[in-house]
Amino acid sequence: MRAGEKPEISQLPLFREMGDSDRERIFAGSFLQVFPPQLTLFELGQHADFLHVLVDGLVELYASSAGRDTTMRIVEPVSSFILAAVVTDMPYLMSARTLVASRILLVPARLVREMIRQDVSLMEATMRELALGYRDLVRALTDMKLRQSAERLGNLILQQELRQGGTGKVRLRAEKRLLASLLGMTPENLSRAFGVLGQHGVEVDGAQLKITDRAALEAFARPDPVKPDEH
Amino acid sequence: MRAGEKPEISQLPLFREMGDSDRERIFAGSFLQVFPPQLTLFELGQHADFLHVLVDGLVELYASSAGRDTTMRIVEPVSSFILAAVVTDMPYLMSARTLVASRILLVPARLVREMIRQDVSLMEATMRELALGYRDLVRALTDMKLRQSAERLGNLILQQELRQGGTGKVRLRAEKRLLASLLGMTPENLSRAFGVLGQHGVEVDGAQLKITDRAALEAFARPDPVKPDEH
DNA sequence: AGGGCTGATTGATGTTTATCAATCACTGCC
DNA sequence: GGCAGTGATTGATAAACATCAATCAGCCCT
Repeated sequence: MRAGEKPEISQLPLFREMGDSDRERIFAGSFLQVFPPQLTLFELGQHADFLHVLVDGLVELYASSAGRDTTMRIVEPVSSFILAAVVTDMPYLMSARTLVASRILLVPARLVREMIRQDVSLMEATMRELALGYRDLVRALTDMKLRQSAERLGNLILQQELRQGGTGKVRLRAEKRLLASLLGMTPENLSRAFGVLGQHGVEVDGAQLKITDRAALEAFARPDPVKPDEH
Repeated sequence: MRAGEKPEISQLPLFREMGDSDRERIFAGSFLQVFPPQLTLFELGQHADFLHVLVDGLVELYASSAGRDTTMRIVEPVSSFILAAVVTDMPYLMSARTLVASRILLVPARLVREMIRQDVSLMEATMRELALGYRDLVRALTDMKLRQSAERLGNLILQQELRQGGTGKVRLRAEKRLLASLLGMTPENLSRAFGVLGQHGVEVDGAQLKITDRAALEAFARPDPVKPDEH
């Protein structure tokens, strides 16, 4: 592991509060691997052998069933993923692939479970991480059930704008086809949804968006009264 | 609290492994309340003051946004709900109402958090409960994103049949309008979905269903390769 | 037994979304 | 610069789903 990244991983909410020596044991038992773009890291149904921590790059979690597939989450560095499968020692419910070249810390699932039992702070952080993830999914599910596609896009834009500093400008990091899949629609419909939002306070120029009329956008997208949790 | 129900609550995965005296402290600080049917227990956006344990009756968790609303989960006894909001000390993301007269144990959220910090077994059980809940939601979200309505119904029938003993017969406990909302469709479309399944191995007689051709039903509904977790 | 309620079903129609096909815009490459 | 390749967009059509309206079946009344 390089000098620069250990502190960054150590600052993750998941590992931040635990004992230093326990954290060292986790690092010592893990592998930092480099993966090329478009590589499948694991597939749905496999047994969960590693907790993954994306150190650098970009990863897509997706699920497939009945031929179709859909992206469940876009993982940005630095963050861990598929904690729930590791904790429960059960098969993955999602597949993962790199979108770009990525460096990933692989922590053996057995080691994670062992250290959780040993270090209460780690257990508490795990519990909290799972609770926050649970709430994210509740939001995602209600979004999918209650809003139609252009409204979902509007809400995503509002959230991104907040996360990107509240300047009224939003830059889309992911390809639009990926964004479409995340929002549960086709790329064609995403295009049209952007068109719709053009009449509700959003200006689109490629991957660069501008909110020109927040009130109009909010009236259209009706964001949740409860704002997304801070992780 | 009556004599008969304490053991039942104590057998909940959440409380089963913890220390007896800690469990007693939780019970001592909680209230067992009786609620009439159709009563709203709490609403989305409120601060989470209590962990709820449904002892007897039936409760609906639902979310609403933009005028519309949708049921997120039907809670059957004996089980706890709304654990994630309690753990994170954040506002509810769902509302809850009784469907029938219900008895519910209300455990003050502060007390839950305090006892979690004190009793590692309780923390571990909480962690596990959240991880399993997380996985349930992943399944629900992929189901919603990847399958169309009749397929979702088919899968629900297959799951229910398993849970009800694998005899090929399924009895629907909830009203169909509620089932429709849980599946993210209108009651009208649920009716039509039953009609569709009639040609794929399902026989419908009111709330009593029979799977007459499991292979056909599975071919149509394409159940997940990973079976629902045991809780 | 008759009337009124509630939930389920059925049919007709409209909206939303997906699919199919074509074109456009951009990038990298030789 | 020209040209393939990829992703985004646009238009036409079809499928899935919602909505609206009407009817039906069961149930509780008194």
